[in-house]
Amino acid sequence: MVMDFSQIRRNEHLPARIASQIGREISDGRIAPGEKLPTEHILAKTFGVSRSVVREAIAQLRNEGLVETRQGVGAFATDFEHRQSIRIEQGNLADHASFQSLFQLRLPLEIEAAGLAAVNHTAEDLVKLDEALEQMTGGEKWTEKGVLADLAFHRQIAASTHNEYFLLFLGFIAERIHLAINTAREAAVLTEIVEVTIAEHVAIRDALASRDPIRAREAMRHHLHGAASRLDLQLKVY
Amino acid sequence: MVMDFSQIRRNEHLPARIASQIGREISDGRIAPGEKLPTEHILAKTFGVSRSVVREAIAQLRNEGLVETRQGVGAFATDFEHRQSIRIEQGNLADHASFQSLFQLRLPLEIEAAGLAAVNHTAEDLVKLDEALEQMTGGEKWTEKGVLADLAFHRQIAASTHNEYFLLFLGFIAERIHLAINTAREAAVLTEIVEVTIAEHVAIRDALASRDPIRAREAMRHHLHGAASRLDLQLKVY
DNA sequence: TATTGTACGGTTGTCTGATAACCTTATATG
DNA sequence: CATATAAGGTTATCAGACAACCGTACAATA
Repeated sequence: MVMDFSQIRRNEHLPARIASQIGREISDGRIAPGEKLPTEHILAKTFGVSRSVVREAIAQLRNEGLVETRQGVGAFATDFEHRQSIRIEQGNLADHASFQSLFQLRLPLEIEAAGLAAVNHTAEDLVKLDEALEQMTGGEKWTEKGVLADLAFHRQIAASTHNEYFLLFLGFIAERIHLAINTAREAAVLTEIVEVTIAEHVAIRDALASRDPIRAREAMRHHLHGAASRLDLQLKVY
Repeated sequence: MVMDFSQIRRNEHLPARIASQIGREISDGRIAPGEKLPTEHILAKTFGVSRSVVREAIAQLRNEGLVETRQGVGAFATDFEHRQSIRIEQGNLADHASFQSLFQLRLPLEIEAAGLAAVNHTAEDLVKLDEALEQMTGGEKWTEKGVLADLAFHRQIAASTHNEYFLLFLGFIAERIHLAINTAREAAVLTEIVEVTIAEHVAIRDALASRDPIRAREAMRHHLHGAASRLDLQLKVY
């Protein structure tokens, strides 16, 4: 029996495919920055799709900051310096060096966040922090739920800074890191040293509660360096 | 004659506005994660625009990872675990508090970057750094070109860490900040104290060149706090 | 009863064609 | 020469249609 997979594989979002194709033209420099793209009509003809699809593709590129469109003029390739959003492909973090780099970035942010949270947190913040801590210490020690509680703990610290951007960036970064860890199945390693981890979290919490930014920063630094060494990361430090 | 302002005002880029409006519904939790959005037809009716515009808006949200669409079923708000990107609406930074928050976030990143750059930079990095510095000190002191050189200087420091994420995040943040400053026309204030700023930059450069991370961090911290006070920001510090 | 097949309504995906808004360029006009 | 106007091209938006696909309800079958 012969199956025709080329027919079945026809799917996977037409505009996205065309967008990445045009995007590659730009990234590879075949369309120089500032240069005008072909008109929508021409692109539609070239790819053999309708103008709607081309428009959606271009809209996506514009959203990523790769092109700018001017009504009545055309679409132009921009250079990649001013894009409107940050994006991390999950695949990138499979690489150990890349993962380590992201962790290195997280370090100063978490430390600073701990310091700010120590100063800015409210009573409600502390309650939520304790709830997350509760879930970590509770019965089933390091299940999926425990990992989520760990995430929630750090997220709550970011929220306790009352700085929207710390929450936005740290939430994003921590999420990527935890996801990368999970897919790498390194969580197994963590099971054994869970007591240590919890103790470090408690130390952070206590420093926060006593509104001591210096101690909070130090506790967070200690925790992250511990976590890093457990993950076999070699972070620069001085 | 009655005008319906609840409908979208249509002076510029309709889909982007609708996207951010729907996006806010999701971010603020009025549409719960996993919940289904109204159909495109209904959304089109609600906003008083055509389905094409709604589709482009949803495409944008999907690109940002806030919604997922399934053909024949509908569009769903994703739980923010798989949000693939960070985005900052430029309008948000018009608010002084928000601008200050972003600057506060930038602080620890720049400082850490300075420390890492002091350790990791290569000879070429230093050359590029000096080129940026050259453009700042050159003839026309604080024109648009000078501002760009300032940006390039900080960008080069981020690059000198040889950590892709520092470059990605700091480049992004610094860009937003400089844009916000420019649109607020606060650049005029900077004109007078340009000598101070340049001196601070030189101090950073020298610390970097001598591969002294502690001094580099301190120089960067001093510079940013100086810049902050010039911008009338009140940053938390301890 | 339990499983499978099928028809149906609803939703997103794509196509087509038209009109509006806008920009650039060329031409006419004084 | 400078300015106004017309023309043509391009993107933005609109409207309506059909295709592809999904979930469900219900009938058919074993």
